[in-house]
Amino acid sequence: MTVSRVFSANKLNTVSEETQARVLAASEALGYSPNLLARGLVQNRTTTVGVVVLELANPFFAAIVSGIQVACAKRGFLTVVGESGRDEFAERRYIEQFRQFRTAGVIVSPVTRSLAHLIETRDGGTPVVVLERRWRKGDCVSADDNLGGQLVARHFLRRGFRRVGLVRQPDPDHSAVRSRVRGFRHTLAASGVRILPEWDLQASGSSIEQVAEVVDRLLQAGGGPSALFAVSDVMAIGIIHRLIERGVRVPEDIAVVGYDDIPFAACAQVPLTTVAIPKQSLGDTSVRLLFDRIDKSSPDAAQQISMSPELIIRSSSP
Amino acid sequence: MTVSRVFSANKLNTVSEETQARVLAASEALGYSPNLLARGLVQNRTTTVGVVVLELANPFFAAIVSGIQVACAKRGFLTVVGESGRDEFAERRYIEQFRQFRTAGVIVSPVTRSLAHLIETRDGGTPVVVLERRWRKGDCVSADDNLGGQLVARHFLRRGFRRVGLVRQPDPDHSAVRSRVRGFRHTLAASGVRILPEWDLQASGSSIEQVAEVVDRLLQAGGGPSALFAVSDVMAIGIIHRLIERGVRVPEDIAVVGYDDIPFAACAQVPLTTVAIPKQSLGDTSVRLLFDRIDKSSPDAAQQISMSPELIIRSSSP
DNA sequence: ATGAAAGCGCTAACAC
DNA sequence: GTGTTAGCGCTTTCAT
Repeated sequence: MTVSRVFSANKLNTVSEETQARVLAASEALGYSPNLLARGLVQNRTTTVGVVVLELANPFFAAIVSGIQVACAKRGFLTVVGESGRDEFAERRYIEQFRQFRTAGVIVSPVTRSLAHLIETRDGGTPVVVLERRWRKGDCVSADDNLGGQLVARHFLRRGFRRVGLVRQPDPDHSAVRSRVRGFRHTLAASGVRILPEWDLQASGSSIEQVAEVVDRLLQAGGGPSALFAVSDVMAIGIIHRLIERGVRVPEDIAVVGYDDIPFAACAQVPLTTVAIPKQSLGDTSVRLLFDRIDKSSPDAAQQISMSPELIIRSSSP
Repeated sequence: MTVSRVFSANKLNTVSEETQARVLAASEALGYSPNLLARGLVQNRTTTVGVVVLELANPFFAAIVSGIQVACAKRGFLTVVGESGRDEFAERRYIEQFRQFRTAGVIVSPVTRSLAHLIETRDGGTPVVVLERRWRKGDCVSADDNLGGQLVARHFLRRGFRRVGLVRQPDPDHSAVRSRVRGFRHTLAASGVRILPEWDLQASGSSIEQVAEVVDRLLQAGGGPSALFAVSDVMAIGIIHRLIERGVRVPEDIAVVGYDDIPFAACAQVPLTTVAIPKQSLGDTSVRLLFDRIDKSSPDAAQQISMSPELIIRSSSP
């Protein structure tokens, strides 16, 4: 019992200096350290946080997960990760498995529009923070994607581009992207610029090949737009690559703007104009919100945190 | 007890079809699922794997971690991650914390040359696989970095470059990089090409700014080399970026070769010649080795797996 | 300031 | 094929 008190260094733990020293000495000598599973079993909670993102290898999420991991480590918590690959059942499976391990909380960048399963999780007693999406019914941290889309649109308008195209991912339910597109489209429309249906392009994914296919489609249709907004840097970089391969000059023939400001945006074939979002802060802040719940179990009002994006102008759309 | 048998679906678990169905129905109705902490406590092992890498946000490690995570998920295991940030004490801390949680095994890309602490871990009963490093005394998975360095050197020689420079990271103990450099240097030397000390450059890190500083140093010294080998793509891409900013043409004035073949290498400002290493396979294979240990506790001989790198020639050094 | 008793939810080992 | 017993290592509660 005394040993337990020494190792759970919290609040009213009355152990004399001397015994404490003796316990620590003995632990050192014996190589003892507390069994966190046993502790977790009795407290019905572990010092771990579960994280589910769409793709771990995506530099955007990699940066966020890194931020989360570091913030958790600072509080002595371990980080368990799962990559949903945009499969909602995979996402559910990870969350369920986290619960079976009694992670203290869960941070999720959700696949589906509906967040009903997260409400269940939270009502089941596991704090939940949603990443990169607004969530009226709970804590969430996201960049203001609507504003981000607007920034791009205003940039195009300022430069006089009126023949504008859009390249999206196949995420009908990824509302972050929806917001970007909405802000973009709306601001253009307010100035009388409409995106022609044949310039409203949908890639089957964000890989170099999948994006190349979209570019080919556009060029075969005779090209047309003078400016292109790709909803992520990963796509924009692939697009520029293919355009140049096909002899189209960027930005002289077509300007391209991306989104995210991943580390390589500045070093792309043509340095990429993009919307920067504070990835590290997204990670940090999501952890902060989560621990607000974990530490005090008081049911405060849900916090919706929205971070400001920033347009970074580089050569791809000067 | 019967419930336990149903949920631990292994080997000789004799439960009649009918009871099994009844148990599952009841569990469904009650929302029951086994408490993995309790199971872990009694078995003294959980269905989790711990991973420590140098940097999570680095695309090279992001790809590997993604591979590991997917391979673990396939076997129903969760993945716990830690980012050491090249701090050996951080690495040790994560490994110790993993042990306290009884992860079934550990995959580490180690910071230090000495792997003594990993031997301790393994002798303490936790299987260990070392990533991106050879480890005579245990299981390891790495690319053949010496060969990779040779490939670059041979490429330079074939192209007639004899004024050759090298840009390294500040990893005195990162033996993967050491092997690359050794293979590179040795092959050049065999053809009478020596790297001048003033062209043997050391960046203080691999960020864009840190690499830019090295390029500036080189140019202020009057430039010189006709070809540059950077020990990672991340650095090579930053180097090319700065060279172009400074009005130096790549590859006309200086050819640049990187290492890793990260996804953006092909889309760099000048598409990057590099050495591809099979990142996904590194992740997969490390998990396979780990489970070889986890599944059969038979103390087989250690496996040293070395994967072949491949030179990918793009425009930066045609 | 320290200790004793009980129990967290599970599985190993052994009945039946 | 199913049930019983014991115990994994810790914390909670209550006693001293």
